[in-house]
Amino acid sequence: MVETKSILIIDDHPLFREGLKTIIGRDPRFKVIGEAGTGREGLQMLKKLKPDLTLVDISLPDQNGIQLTREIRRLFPETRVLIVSMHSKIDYIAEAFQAGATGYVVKESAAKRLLQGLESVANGNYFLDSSVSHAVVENLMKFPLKEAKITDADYATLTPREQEVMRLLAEGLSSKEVAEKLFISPKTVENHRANIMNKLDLHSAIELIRYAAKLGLIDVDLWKE
Amino acid sequence: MVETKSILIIDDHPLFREGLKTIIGRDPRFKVIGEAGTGREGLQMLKKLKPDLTLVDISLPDQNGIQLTREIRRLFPETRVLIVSMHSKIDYIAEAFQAGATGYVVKESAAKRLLQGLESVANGNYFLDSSVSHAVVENLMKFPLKEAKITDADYATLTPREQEVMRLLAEGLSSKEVAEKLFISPKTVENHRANIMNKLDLHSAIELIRYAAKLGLIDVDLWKE
DNA sequence: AAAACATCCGGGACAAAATCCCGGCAAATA
DNA sequence: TATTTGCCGGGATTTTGTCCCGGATGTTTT
Repeated sequence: MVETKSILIIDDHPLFREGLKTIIGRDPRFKVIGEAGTGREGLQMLKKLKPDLTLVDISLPDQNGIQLTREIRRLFPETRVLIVSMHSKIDYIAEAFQAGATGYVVKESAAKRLLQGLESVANGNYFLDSSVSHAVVENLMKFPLKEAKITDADYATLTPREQEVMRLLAEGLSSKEVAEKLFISPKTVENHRANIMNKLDLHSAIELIRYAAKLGLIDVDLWKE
Repeated sequence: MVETKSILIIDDHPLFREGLKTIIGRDPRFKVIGEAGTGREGLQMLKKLKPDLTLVDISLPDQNGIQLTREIRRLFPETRVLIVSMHSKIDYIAEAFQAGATGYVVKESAAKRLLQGLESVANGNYFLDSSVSHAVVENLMKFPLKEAKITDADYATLTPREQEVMRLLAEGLSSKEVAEKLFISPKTVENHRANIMNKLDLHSAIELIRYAAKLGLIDVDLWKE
């Protein structure tokens, strides 16, 4: 039996909403019954419309899409959430699923992928856009929805502290800046960094950044904007 | 006399392109005759299609939308460019018009505004989305196309040699490696780098990389694979 | 309980590099 | 010819990174 699923769109870009509506409108299995430009507005419409699915943009003007997802799941557990995001950074993905999202689609994706996602989510399956890097997906699979740790074989040999330092270094902070942030001596940071680079067989600052980018530790796409 | 204007869309988000097509398709004055997901692809289609108008997303995977605009204006001066952007920061707007754009619309805008923009641009008028703040507009008027310069304008002040050095540095080469590659002393490279960072107002190695990434000088996407 | 281990912290000595300032040379320009 | 601009590189100083070391703490093993 085929039932058309009702959908609410929460995204602050009207032009983008239009695109989503058009694509979804072509598929008879789904029907957009409402749209909202802010989180607050979205919650109001959820209360009124009780859609089967909700499409949530991860970046909204009044609140974080992740936060909103959490709230939606709490207030309207019968509604499934599919996150639409600009980013494929592992943090976001992990957080999204932790917050209770059932699907995650990147905005760069094609229309077909969005519909696949909607279908999966409508059926209660988890969906993760295949355009996100393999490394990210593998990691998510290894630690399903719990601790979305990065699990590169070598990266795993880093101690928690080292991972923390590496994250900050990869963001572009200098040793001194990291030291100030963690309230430790620059010397200590430098030692951590030396250990990190030794364990991961890296030999320059930029290699470290590339490594972090590959793991999804940082989102280089943000640089381009 | 009413003539339908042909339009090419260059945006890397298929979902968003779909929205633009839908909205434009509703208006008989315009017709979308092609779409591209990257700058390079866009230029190829421009050559083939010779559209009256080109819609350019400011953030593209392979190069900066501003840069692309500049190129379009140079190669196809008869085509008018309307920038579509996520941002309403003054920097981008100023740059866009400097680069030769005839219009600037923010993605947050409604469909109606986009069509207004297209109409203005089609008639050769400049169009600036009224949703951008007054302060921004005022500033633009105060410093018309001069002091509001940023990225590319600054990059252009680099001498050929400096640009060459910058490219190599951005790829992650150390001063010494660059020196070996160019058969000059490491000292010279360091001096070049100092000049570069001074001219571009950069203060660390990673800022230089980010800058290069933004300009499309290097391709950070390669790191993710 | 004692020993072994891992983690985090940071110092000392040294090497590497960045930074600031300097001037020379060649080509283009006024 | 005189001036400017780009390119090159040295010298002195400061900053940063590298390598090796040991102490403090907490956990695991024996």
